[in-house]
Amino acid sequence: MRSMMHRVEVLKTVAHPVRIRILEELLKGVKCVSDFEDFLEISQPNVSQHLALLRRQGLIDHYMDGRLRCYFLKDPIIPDLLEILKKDYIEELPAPACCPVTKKGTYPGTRQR
Amino acid sequence: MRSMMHRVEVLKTVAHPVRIRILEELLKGVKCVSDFEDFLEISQPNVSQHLALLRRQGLIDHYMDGRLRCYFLKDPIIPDLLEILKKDYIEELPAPACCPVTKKGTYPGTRQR
DNA sequence: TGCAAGTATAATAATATTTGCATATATCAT
DNA sequence: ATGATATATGCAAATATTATTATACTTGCA
Repeated sequence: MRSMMHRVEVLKTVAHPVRIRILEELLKGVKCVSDFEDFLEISQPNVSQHLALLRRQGLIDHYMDGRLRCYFLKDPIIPDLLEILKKDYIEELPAPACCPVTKKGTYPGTRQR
Repeated sequence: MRSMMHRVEVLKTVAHPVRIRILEELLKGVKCVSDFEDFLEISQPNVSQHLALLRRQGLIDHYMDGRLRCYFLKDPIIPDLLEILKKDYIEELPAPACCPVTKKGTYPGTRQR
């Protein structure tokens, strides 16, 4: 099992709009840096910086193809993570009927807020 | 579907060791602030701040029970998210066999790095 | 009414993240 | 070797996050 620190790092690394879009593209297949430049509206150095971060965290990897660097997904959590981020949840979780843990409270009463 | 901004916010909000532990506890059932103080080794104001952030993002909610505030999970993405964070992935994703997207490269050759 | 328990909020200081820019490196074609 | 293409790296400025401290709010009870 991933350590708590590792879990936090994975989430923090994915938690950026550019990096989510990069990962979503990689889910479709291999891409090189200039591919990303085409649809992300940021500079090439910035693309490289995001890719470097994703690579340092072990989420992606690459191989060289001539002067291109071909990036691909590596960590298997990514497809699962992207899937639930896209999933449509219709209902909120059901509110609890009572307060089983409370030590001194008087619930159930009328729920407020 | 959640907007990109919303997805990023959810991930950023969960991406903290204290907040992950809070959410994992809430998965088991309702808890009040002093419950969290008992097993998280941080100050009460700090617990409240993390709870306030989770609440602002709509991930949790609470009701009042006397002077206690009973917190519970609200956003249905949370159980799914916590589950895949705990999941054990044994293998890395398979490296791509070729480089279908590359425009000018000469791959396949010997993969490097 | 007054006090204590439970919890929230605000201000601050320390730290981390993000971006833009300049520059560096590597490979290929000539 | 030279120049062009593809990509990476280093650094500083702007911004965001975090824990801490002090203080305020709310409820129940004497």
